[in-house]
Amino acid sequence: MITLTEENYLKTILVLSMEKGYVPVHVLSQELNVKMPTANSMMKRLADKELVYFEPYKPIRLTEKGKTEAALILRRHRLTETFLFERMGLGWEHVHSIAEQIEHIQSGLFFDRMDEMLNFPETDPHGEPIPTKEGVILPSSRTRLSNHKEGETVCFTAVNDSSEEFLRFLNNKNLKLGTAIKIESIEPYDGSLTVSYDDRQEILSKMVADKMLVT
Amino acid sequence: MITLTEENYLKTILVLSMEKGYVPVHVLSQELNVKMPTANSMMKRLADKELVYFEPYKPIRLTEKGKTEAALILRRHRLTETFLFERMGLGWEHVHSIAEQIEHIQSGLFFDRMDEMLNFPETDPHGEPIPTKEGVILPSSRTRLSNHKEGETVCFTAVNDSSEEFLRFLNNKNLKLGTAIKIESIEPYDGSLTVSYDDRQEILSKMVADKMLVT
DNA sequence: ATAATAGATTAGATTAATCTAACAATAGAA
DNA sequence: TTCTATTGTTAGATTAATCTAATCTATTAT
Repeated sequence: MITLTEENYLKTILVLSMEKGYVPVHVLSQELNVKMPTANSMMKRLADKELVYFEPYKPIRLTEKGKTEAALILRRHRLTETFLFERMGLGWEHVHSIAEQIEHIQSGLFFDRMDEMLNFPETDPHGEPIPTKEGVILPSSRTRLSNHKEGETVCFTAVNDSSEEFLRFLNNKNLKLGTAIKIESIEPYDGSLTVSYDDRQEILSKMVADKMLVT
Repeated sequence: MITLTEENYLKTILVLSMEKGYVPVHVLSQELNVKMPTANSMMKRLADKELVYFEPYKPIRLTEKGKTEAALILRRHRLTETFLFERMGLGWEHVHSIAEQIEHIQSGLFFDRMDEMLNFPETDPHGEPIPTKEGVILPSSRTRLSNHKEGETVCFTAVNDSSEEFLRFLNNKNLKLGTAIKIESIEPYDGSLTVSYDDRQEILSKMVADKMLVT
């Protein structure tokens, strides 16, 4: 049996290790708002349960079993966020903290029904992939806008930052998911991009281009 | 701060004390599937927090504060049950255990939205009253069918037992909420009733008539 | 190369929620 | 009224999840 708290650790490790494949203890503890010894002793527990690999003074890695468990929690989280947003009309700014709680509900039926009502979505409204029922996270084949070259045309499909401010910024520029964006030029000094879309031209800072995911 | 477990105790005390106004420790512990000493020490905690009145060897009573808190938990429970049933199409047999978990979600917004989507219902689909946002339980003015006399005509508005078997039984007899029932006669020996409704006549045992609430 | 700093671990304490075993009180029956 | 069975309480232990204080390891800068 995995406790609610253990679930939170697993999900956080998964999200934090998406890039590098592992997480140092202090990063995990910071993210979860607990002190390092707390995270440390929890890692021993999760290692006993064969959910993580953990050796003294080395960073944390999920085992296959741990990865699957974590993906299923992430699935419930994103499914719930999508449901709260699309079927209950709650604002994005509220959706996350409620989903953090609902993701721990023990009921396959409940989440299956959500899935059904949402027509088995593959991504959440932010474009983040929803892991499958088997606990597999399909690679979203998305890259950062800032990773592309001059002359390329890409499709804006997701964001990296769900803060209200950022979403408002995108709204102001009329940058919607699905918009085709052409990179006209890149400023070598600060990495800012001149882009065109919908018959308009804008300059986006590197900070912004880092947060925009495209295909 | 009231913990999740404390919430479960409060809600259970409220439900169990609906009739008599108080609950003995052993009844509470049985209902919650914990041993008596566990319930006992929890009562000390709740008494410290001024949520219950509790003196050694005397039964438990809720304080006003405790009653309000408990009613708000019951509100969330019944609102959730109604939502799962009416808006998500889940069966009654599944709805209770999921609502037991969701009732503890910390988010006024979430429950307000449910309330709104359900058009501010006053009772759940079983006819049980949903306490108000202020934590007031409006008396439902319902009585047991078995408390009525020969010749009376009453409206069947709620049940006392949500078991699948009982609901199936009612279904078989075509006894739906809202049905007008006339009591033709009462058998003095075993208390069974001869009733008529929808142009048919049936005999209901006392056991059944105890579980049917009417106005 | 060594000292300073950042990061990780150990030891020991705390609180919530539970248990078992042993003891105490109350109420109903003889 | 006294005994016995039911109900309630105390004491002490356990597990999960957290903390602080002290210590250890590793990396980085001089």
